[in-house]
Amino acid sequence: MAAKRRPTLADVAREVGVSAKTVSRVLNEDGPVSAETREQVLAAVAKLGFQPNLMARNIRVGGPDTTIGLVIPDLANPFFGAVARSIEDTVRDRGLTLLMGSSADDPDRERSLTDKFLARRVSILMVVPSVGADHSHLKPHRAAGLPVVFIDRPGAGLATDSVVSSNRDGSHEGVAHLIAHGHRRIGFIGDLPTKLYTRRERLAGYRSALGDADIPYDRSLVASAHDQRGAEAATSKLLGLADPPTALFAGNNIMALGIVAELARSKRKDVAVVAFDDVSLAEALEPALTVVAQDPEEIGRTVAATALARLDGDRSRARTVTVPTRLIVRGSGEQPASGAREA
Amino acid sequence: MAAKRRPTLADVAREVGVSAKTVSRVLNEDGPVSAETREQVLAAVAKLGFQPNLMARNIRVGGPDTTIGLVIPDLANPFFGAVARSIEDTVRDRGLTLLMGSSADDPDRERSLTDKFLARRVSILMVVPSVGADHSHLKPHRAAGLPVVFIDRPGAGLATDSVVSSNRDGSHEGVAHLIAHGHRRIGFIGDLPTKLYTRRERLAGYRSALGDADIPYDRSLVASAHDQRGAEAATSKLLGLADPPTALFAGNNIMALGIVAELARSKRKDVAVVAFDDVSLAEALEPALTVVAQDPEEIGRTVAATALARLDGDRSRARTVTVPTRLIVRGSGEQPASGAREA
DNA sequence: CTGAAAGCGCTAACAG
DNA sequence: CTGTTAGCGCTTTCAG
Repeated sequence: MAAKRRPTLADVAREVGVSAKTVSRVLNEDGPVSAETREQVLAAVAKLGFQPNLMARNIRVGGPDTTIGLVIPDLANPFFGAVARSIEDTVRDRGLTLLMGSSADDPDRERSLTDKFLARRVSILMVVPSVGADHSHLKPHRAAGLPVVFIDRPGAGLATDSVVSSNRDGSHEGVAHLIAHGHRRIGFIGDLPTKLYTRRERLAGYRSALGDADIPYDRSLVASAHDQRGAEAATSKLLGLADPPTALFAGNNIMALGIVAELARSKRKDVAVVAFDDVSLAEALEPALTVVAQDPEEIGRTVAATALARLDGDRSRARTVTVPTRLIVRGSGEQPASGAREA
Repeated sequence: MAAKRRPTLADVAREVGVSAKTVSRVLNEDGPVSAETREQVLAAVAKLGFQPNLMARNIRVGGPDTTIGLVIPDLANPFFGAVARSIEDTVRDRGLTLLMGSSADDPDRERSLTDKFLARRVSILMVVPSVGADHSHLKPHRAAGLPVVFIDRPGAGLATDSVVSSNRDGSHEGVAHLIAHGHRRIGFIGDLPTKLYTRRERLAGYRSALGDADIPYDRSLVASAHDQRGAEAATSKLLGLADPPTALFAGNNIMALGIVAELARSKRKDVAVVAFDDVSLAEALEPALTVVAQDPEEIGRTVAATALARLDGDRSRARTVTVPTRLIVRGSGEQPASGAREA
């Protein structure tokens, strides 16, 4: 019942009647060891169920640990889940392990996570930066060789690599699609806070598409929400306007869920919709949901590849990689622009 | 450009002109320290940007590390993402950090992950066990006090806590719902491998519901798939049968996506559907998707609470907690059971 | 091919 | 209130 001490190198050495260093040699395929000793050591390791203490090893070796610190806003958001999986797939064969945490887009939680990760001497730090977070405290670490990569948004106060989607162009393309189908009153529902990089970029794309078509920007057509419920309310609010939109553009996947759910609930098939970021079942909706698809797998791969290159000594200038989005036309952007038929 | 050595306790001590232990005392609020020394130390810490090396600390203190090892099949699966988030939310205030990895349901990858986690002396191990994985190697660790909790499925070769959904009852309820609406030929599309615990349990619930209604079990109505595409193919296969099903039961969220997508593609509104596990946009489909909803948040909370209780010394017998599912009727289970109208 | 000693960064256990 | 010594589990360094 008292927690038994886990066996150590010394225990194994004692068992075989050899020195700790010899055991270490066998385990790390370091210096030369006679075949016989080797077998005995391996047998003892198996018998005692010995597992080397990685932390002790790391302490002594001194280098960074074989872990990667990854901070994302929400482990349950499918977009970030897909990015995380892609990162893991890319770093797996390097033997790196993921230390993960969700920040809930709160700078304090983000900081607390990155501090913990740094205290564990992660070999790489990957962060989806929260609005309001300052990253200048990472400067010395970057300078000391720690690869830091920002995901989905650029970070503040630190010049380092980042990987983002083509938010502005993608959004522009999506809104232009609506315009091409005759819509002139197009609502935008974005997430919060409004200072969020992706929100701002996507709104900029929305505005530039309107501008290209000489459609005046109408602030009253822009709404915001924190979550799906909020997006539903925002949808309902926009459609209740005196001069309501005939089309809606969703600023991200969660906003898309809210818009689609609310339109379904109120049986409004006459409202065109385009969403930024793909969602599952988009093709099964009626009409099927047209989206500006992001490429989370490619984002994850790029993040991981960039970080690994840095780890391998790449000292080139910090760069921002933009991963292209792709308009997937499925029908929902082509609803008649004839306005609401009936409430 | 040469990676500067990170400052250590000794560096801080030297800077202030005090001993290492004193610095340690300040940082850990250990013994008493004069206010003055305290300020000086804190200043030096800030100046040097010192961050204590958690691994070194842990080595010395000897106890388990403040990390939790979590193995799930796929970081990108929303169900497991939700479970992971809930776990994290529950353990956060205990200062525990998540070490995560996806096994892809491969026993070897699972083993490699758990071995890594053990080598890092995680304080808790949480695993969604893969089919074919044996966990007897964890026995000594469990015996030595390491809490091990299986998630979503029981593990093999180790008596320990597990948290699962009420698969059999939930599935029974979902199928009974279809039967109540007149369906007698009900297809089952489950995931692979067929030996998967959740698959078996849900199939058992399906069979028992059929049995209760004196509907004979027809093997040809049971299909399997690995992923959404496969589920689409399986759907199409079942509907192409000479005597096709009038209703389909999805064995999990991914199968549900495939079934719904295929029915939408082939414009088959006459097929009733009930899915095990909720999916986003379920209520926006036409008809809205009736599901047997799991409760990933509650699963995560229970997993975390169980593990923490063990960590706090709970030595009671290993238990299996079943988290109830809930039938959410939205309409898709009530399609007319009049058979296929037309191919 | 193998071992002894020293030390990674930190804290426990005693001193003072 | 503070410092010293020892040692966590491992590897480096240097001798055998």
